[in-house]
Amino acid sequence: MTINKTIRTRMAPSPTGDMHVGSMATLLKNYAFAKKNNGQFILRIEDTDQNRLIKGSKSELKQVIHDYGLDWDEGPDRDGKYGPYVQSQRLEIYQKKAKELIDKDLAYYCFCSKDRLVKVREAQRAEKKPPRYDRHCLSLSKEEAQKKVDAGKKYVIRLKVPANQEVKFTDLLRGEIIVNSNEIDDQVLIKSDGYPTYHLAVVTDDHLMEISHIMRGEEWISSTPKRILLYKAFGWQPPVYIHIPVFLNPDGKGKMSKRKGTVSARLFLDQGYLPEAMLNFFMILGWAPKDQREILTLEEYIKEFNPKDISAKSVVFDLDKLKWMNGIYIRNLDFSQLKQRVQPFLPTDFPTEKLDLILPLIKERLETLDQIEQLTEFFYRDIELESAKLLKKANQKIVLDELNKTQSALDSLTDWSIESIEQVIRNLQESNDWKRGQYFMMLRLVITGRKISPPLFETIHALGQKLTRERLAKAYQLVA
RNA sequence: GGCCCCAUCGUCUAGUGGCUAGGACACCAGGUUCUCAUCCUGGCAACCGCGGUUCGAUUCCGCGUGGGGUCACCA
Repeated sequence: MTINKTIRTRMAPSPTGDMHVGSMATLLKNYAFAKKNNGQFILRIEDTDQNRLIKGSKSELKQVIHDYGLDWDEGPDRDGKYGPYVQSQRLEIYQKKAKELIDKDLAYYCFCSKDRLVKVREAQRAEKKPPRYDRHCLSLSKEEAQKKVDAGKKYVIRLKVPANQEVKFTDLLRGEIIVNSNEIDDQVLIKSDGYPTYHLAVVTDDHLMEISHIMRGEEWISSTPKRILLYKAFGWQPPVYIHIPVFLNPDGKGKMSKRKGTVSARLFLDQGYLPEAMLNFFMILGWAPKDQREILTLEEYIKEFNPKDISAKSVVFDLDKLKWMNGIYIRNLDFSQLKQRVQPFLPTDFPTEKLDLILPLIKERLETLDQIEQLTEFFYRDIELESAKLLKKANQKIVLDELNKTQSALDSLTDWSIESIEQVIRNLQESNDWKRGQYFMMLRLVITGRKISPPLFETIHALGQKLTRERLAKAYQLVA
């Protein structure tokens, strides 16, 4: 039996700050699965917590998804039949649904103050009992409760969780998960400000928007039984659940957290990671294609990805591997692409007219685009030299001779090409019988101020005749 | 702590009731080379433990251990 139900997946971020890389990775999976099945991927904004809203966060959320090269079929700016796609614009729906549950006696009004709830929980904790709502307001009769509501008393609506029942659901990666309803708190559905809580809003929207598969972080597993209870209360069919393992900190300890490094999807881009590399990295964390490839395009991924094959194990976010992968993507860019990508990372004093000369020299040395400044600054900023370093492998007389002869040879060069520069320097080295390692390294230090640099002749060429002359002269003075 | 989830090299993974347990990152060594990087060669390195089931378990089951998640009028 096959039911050809349309595959509809969704991502439902809340506009409370930067999008987490874990969310972006989850989004990718939802996106890919929908695309693979010619279904729809929906973006829904979950802005039900008015206290935590951050201004501008909603548009940034949309922007960062686009910056990663992804998109949605329905959602803000992409109208479908199921809108609106912003929860704050759907409040009446949730109100109505909550009311339905009250009428069916599956939910109840609660008038307890936050202070009281805190005290109850404290007492429970002191007794080493699990903290849970003590159902104080459940004892109110319907009439009493309604009277208070009519009198304008502040209230929340809570789900009446049945006692001692098995609540079951199936997770595609883990099989059946069973929790006793005694473990579940009488969940708040409508807050005292009239907004729904996450649980009510999500269940309602996922149902109304006909979401078929929910792929989301594993940290939600323990809240799924609450959802199942809600689905039951409404008489709705739950979707397929696929809980995706969380990312662990690079040190392997705990869920990836801000305290231990970058977690913002935006920040990784700002640090010079390419979105394609990020996506590719997300793909192979916890999943592998049938063959042994690790470099995959989005198209290939969409073709081959199957949620069933995701590993159920939490994975360490291995920055070393991400850097390696980013390096590959940078090296695979053609020159004009690289030139474009690198623009935002060029320091203000970078000589743009020399970009074509300099960029090829560092392309295969870049792991992240933001390294460009560090790798190129000697081309356009003054360098520090110490005579001791220049004299490390030869005495003063030899070094002065080397500097002197190199300077005049390069000065008289009319054809400033890599080939000519190489010829001049190699000739000098051979005819004077200088030690090649010493001579080249000394020149490298004089030209770049460091022991590590791109190839010498290309570097001299890119630096230009004038600056080369200045640096040689300066070194001569320093040593003399 | 209660509840839930997970377990192959340090990390990400492939894989099978019988294999020299494969690949990638990292690391180490060598080659190329004016240094570094790239590139090429090679090396180190794993089935968490104990019980079952079985002729045979890394693979199936149980227990233990370890790791992770979660316990709000936040999502």
